[in-house]
Amino acid sequence: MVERHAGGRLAYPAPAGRHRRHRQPRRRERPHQGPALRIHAGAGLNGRFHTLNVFARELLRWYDHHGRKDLPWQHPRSAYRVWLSEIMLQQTQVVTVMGYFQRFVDRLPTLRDLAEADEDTVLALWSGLGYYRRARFLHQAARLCMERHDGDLPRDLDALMNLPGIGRSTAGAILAQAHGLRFPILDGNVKRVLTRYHGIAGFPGESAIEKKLWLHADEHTPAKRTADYTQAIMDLGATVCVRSKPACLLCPQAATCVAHRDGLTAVLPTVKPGKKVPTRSVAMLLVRDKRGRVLLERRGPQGVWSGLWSLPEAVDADTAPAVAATLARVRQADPLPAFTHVFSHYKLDVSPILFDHAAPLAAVADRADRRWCNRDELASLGLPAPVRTLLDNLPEISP
DNA sequence: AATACGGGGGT
DNA sequence: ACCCCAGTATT
Repeated sequence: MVERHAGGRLAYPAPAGRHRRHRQPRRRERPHQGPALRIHAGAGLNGRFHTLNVFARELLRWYDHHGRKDLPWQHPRSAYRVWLSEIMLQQTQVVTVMGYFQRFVDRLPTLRDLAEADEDTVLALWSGLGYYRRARFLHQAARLCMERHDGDLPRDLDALMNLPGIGRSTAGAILAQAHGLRFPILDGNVKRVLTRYHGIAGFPGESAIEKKLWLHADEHTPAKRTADYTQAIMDLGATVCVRSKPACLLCPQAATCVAHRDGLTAVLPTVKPGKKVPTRSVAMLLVRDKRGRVLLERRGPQGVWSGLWSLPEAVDADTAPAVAATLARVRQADPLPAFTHVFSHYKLDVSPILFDHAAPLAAVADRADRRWCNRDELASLGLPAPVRTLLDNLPEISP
């Protein structure tokens, strides 16, 4: 069960690898982490004492056994290659990206090469990956780096985010993966891991929730091995903490995960709220005669339930008696329990009203789109499901 | 076939 | 805080 999109980063399981003996990705000299580290050190103990929080420690231990350390953009690792991979991975699975990535860097090995290439070349290299707008952003950003940053990607969060196609998460990934700087990321995988781990309900796309998640993401991000940690949490989300049926038995965080403890993995993260569908209301008229027959109307060719047999309607309960009076001689109006029917594009609040002991009007019954129906006849008619339910549950004729 | 969705940009 | 993008994976 592989996540879609970025979630599919780890499209296949980590190599079972005993003798894969990857050297730990040899990160280059960790750059001098002046300001960036200091800014973030306040969030936790990480910066100050060089200790790993429990979350990071367990995750890194897991990563050492199960994480991927041989992705093409990890060797050699450069800001340009990490950036390119992050952009490609935003929309495509790892397996697919690998081929494109290699072809891309073979043809355009440096940021300068990218900047100097024409757009057609870039798009040709991107061809097949989809989301071509991102290729254009990539290209534009490379040119901006030539202008603004001496031909390098900046090492500054804001400067990165000011480049097209780079948001906060991608900027964090670049700083963390390429430079080992302590910046958090928060992509779909990480959101899923953190909402479960902390038991955070609410749609993660909502700003208040997202804010919380960024705080957690930051608090877990260690100052040591930040690059590995970043890769690890994405891998965990992609291979273990997957959307449906997560492999909690294999999860290094299971012992402290709130969702696992409380059995909430199926409901976290909270699904995107359906866009608020408009609500309409209608009164449905159950006009019933002494013999228990109910007056039905065939609905018109337009709109919902077109062509089905249904009940006469009024805009609301107040106008229902007047409408009923045009259909039959009615004596009493008894409201029945209202209910809501949900369509794909709107909700319908239905107020059924029973007009018992109605006497048919000759002129009304005599039409092709109206008929008095007894119970047996209902079975053979096409009725909207809620209307059928309503008719099936009708009370007996009142005395 | 319909549906849901990431991460970013624009308003 | 809202929509839009333009693809893919899932149902």
